[in-house]
Amino acid sequence: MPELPEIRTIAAGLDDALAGHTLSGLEVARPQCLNGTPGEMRDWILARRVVRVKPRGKWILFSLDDIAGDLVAINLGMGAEIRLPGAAEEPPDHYRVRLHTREGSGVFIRFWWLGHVHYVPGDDETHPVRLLGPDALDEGLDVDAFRGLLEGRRGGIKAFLLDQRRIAGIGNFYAHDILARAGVHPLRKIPTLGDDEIAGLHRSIREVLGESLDLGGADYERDIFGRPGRFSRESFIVGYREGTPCGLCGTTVVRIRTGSTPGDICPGCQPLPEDRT
Amino acid sequence: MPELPEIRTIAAGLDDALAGHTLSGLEVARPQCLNGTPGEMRDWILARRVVRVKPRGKWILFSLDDIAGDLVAINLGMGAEIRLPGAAEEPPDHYRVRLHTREGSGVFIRFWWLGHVHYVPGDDETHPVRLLGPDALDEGLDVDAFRGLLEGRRGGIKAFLLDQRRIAGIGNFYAHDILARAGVHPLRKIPTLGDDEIAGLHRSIREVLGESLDLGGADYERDIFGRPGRFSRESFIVGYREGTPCGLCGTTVVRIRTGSTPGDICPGCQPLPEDRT
DNA sequence: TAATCTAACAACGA
DNA sequence: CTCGTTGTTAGATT
Repeated sequence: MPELPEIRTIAAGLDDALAGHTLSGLEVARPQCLNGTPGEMRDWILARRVVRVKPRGKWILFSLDDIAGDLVAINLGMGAEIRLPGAAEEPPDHYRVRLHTREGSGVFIRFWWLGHVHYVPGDDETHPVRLLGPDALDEGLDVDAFRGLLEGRRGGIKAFLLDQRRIAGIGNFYAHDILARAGVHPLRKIPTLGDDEIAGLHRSIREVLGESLDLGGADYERDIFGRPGRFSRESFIVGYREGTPCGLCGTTVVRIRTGSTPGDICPGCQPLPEDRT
Repeated sequence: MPELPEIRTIAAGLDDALAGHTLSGLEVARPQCLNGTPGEMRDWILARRVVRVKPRGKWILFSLDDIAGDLVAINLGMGAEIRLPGAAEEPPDHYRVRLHTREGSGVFIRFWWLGHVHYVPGDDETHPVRLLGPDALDEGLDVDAFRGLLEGRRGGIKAFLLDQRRIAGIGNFYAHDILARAGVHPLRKIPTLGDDEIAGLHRSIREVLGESLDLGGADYERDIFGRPGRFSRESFIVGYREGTPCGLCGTTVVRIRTGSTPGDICPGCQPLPEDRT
């Protein structure tokens, strides 16, 4: 479940290693994760130079030369290993997709569950990566811009935060504490949020994701060299603490269902004026 | 609530009267029913020739010359008067939209509730009239084509029949008896329908709409000269007969809610194996 | 632990 | 009786 901090860490590593390289090989042990046949994929992307590798929400984007906007877009789904072994190192065993460059690098990807390697032509305006909202840590996303994103929305705040078309990069793992630090219940309807709560959410997003990013991402994920992140869920105040005291007020954390995802909340810090717990 | 039979009757009358005419005037007492300002509308459509007037589902389409696919699209919403008074006749009083032609004809439209007069450029691929399914009485819509439309659909059959993007021209008024004649409960899920039931629905659509069309449409609607149709709801076997015996089997007709629309059914003819009445 | 896309459906607005 | 948008849920994805 790599989210923005992990994706940024991985993409930065890939950019360091691959920017300027030319793709020379693609091997696929699981064709369903592509959006074309392996043969089509090779026609589309091989012999092309990787201009840059950049993170975008939960996606890793390789920009290709020759045609503006052409991308290789990687989504790690609900968890994946993505490795770039050093020259002296043994390549991993059970890859699902392997990408080689003429310069001798190899990217090995093993999806745990539901991941994709897509080719996105520059003129494809409908691919999910074209519909992403602003990155949750985008420099330009100040509190006013964030308030603007919420404008006119009527649904629950957690569904909004997880909707990649609204704001990109937040998944369930970090959502718990983003909401808890702001003292906002996940089921609060957006129009009921006060300016202070909106500012609190904006600050929480930057704090929670920023702290993890500074530590190289969550400790259950690894960078492209296999090194784990140093952000531990121990630092959460409610996330994955069901049945234990809230890190802020001591009230016992409870797990509720919010839409399709489970969510841990502190009933003390995150009251729901409207109705249920 | 004009549906396919009434729309075909009206469109045929307008085509007889206006095909070849050139639009010369547009007056609007209710600008909200346009998809542009009255001034824009005039720029778009005046001085242009009406090539043909054709029915399409519940829409009346004026094809304009000069640019292929350019249309004036009229939707009568939940009921409207649309009149083309004879030369000697007094024009109606309370129009909402009035359209004149250089040749001296005038079309007067009074929307009762939620109707539209839209300009649809030929390159607009997203306007509702571009997304319509095949006309319910389309010559080419044989039983195999109809079965093809149902393929892959999982929802209730009535929601399908009323969805203009699937099949165009059926509204709630005729839907009751289309379902009843085929002995199909409105909430039946499409994948549970047998081949015989699909064939029955196909036949019912043609019978019910065809009978009304042959009679000039429903008797509560009028043609462009103000003459009422001759199709009476008295001939329905279940539609608008709540509390009275089904015209086929004598079981008392009941009104149920099916999704967002009310629907009369015969519990005898239209059992629902799955669950509720 | 965790993601995204589609279809169907309800609620609301116009 | 209309049509459209939004939000919500359920199902599927290999």
